[in-house]
Amino acid sequence: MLDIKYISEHIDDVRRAIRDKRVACDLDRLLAVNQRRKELQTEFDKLRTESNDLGSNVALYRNPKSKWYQDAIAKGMTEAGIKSEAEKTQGRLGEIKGRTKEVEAETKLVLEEFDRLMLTVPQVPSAKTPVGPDANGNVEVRRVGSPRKFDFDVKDHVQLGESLGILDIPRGVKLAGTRNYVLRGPGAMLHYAVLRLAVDTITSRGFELFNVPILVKDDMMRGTGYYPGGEEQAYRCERDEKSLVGTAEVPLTAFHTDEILDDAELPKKFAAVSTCFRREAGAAGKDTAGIYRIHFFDKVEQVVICRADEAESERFHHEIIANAEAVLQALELPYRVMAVCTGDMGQGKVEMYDIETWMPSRNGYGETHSASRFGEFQARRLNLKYRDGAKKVQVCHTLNNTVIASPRILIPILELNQNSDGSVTVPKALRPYMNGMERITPRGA
RNA sequence: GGAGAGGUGGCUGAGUGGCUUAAAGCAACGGUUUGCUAAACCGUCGUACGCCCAAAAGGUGUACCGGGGGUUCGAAUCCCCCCCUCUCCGCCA
Repeated sequence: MLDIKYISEHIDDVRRAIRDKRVACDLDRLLAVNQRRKELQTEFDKLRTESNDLGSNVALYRNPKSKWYQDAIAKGMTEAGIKSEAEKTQGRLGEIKGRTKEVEAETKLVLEEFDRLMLTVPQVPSAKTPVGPDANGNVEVRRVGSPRKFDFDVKDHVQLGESLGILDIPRGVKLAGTRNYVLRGPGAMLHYAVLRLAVDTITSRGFELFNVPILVKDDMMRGTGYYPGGEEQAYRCERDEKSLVGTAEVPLTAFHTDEILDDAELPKKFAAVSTCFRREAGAAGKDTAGIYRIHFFDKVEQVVICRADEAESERFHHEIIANAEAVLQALELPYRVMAVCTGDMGQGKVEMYDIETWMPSRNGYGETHSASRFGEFQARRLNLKYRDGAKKVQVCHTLNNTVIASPRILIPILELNQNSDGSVTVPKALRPYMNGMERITPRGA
């Protein structure tokens, strides 16, 4: 969410953002509603000022012991005169009350519409962001490592997982329906090894580790920008007005909601590992094979809450991307970094980079990380602020990025480390987390 | 889930219909004093929105005492609904 004052003063920028991001936002209506909102407040304030003034007089008229009353009598006013003055005042107060109720009723409607429209205004993309219609407009920034060339017939992760007895998709479906799976034995160990490597990496880089609620109030989904709009993608528990999060970004970013932080305690660097739930509504038929697009997974997420400073925010953006790359490099996986274009980046984002890791079964790069810079979009919705050096209250900036998400990352790990005999070599970086296991071989073999 | 007690500023805590402009204290910040620290004293000390000002500084108005309704000329205060916290009981990893 942007500041309404900023919006009114940067109409062209906002209009361009609406166009480039292809979001539905009636800016003209918002500006008109805002104008009406101001008029109503001005009238309401005037009514209340008069009402407050006259109201305190009534107390005096009615209290013969008050100084005002005795002064009035001394000046020659009669009790009857004061009484009639009191009645006159109450008559005026009745008129004010009637009009105030009308103004309040309209204000309620206007504010509802104002709030609803404000939630649709997109953040203005950074100058570095490529303009484009959809994922096809994303631009490759750099490429690290190169895809492995095989001299035998490669298996995909589903074949490998089944033959090694570490991934059981049919039973996952039996338990929980499509897009579910079961990891077992060395498969589950590999999954937790990846998460632990990621946790160790991110905490060694100065991020504080959290364990957070993953069923959160809808307010937090709104505050982080997932609602309105993303309700269909989340498992929502209607009777409790709570939702299962699709990422720990939500509770981490919202951790300080409704707080004013001290300048000195920023930046906040948070990380958490959590299970993530996604309905994948509207994705029917897309990425149905294997464990690429699934209803639940575990993810280590990193979040930064920093000052309202563009340069500082950019610096942290680079930092959280570097953190993710460090994990991929430790896992010896080839990847590329993509600058996400305006049409693919989402309403709230100022700048966004995806990291895509090479996946032999897709014969291409698949998205494994997403690093977003939100400016004040989330912080303003969350009422997340800080007091700057001059003691002025400012809205924070927020950013986040994946550290690692598994089992999606197991796709390249399994496929790229497979051997001609069907076994999979465990990446060196993961062995300490797998009781020293160097190779996953078929069950019983 | 049942019963009871509560929710007031960063914190503690007064406040049962109108001199409340939310007391007082603590913490914090600025200053005076001081060889330094401490203490003492003085001052400042909420958020949001509107308006004034070219802007900043500042000024001014309104709202806000868990949330939402109601009574009243007037509500932190009275009434209703909801939420949350604490204590006890029940259930439970």
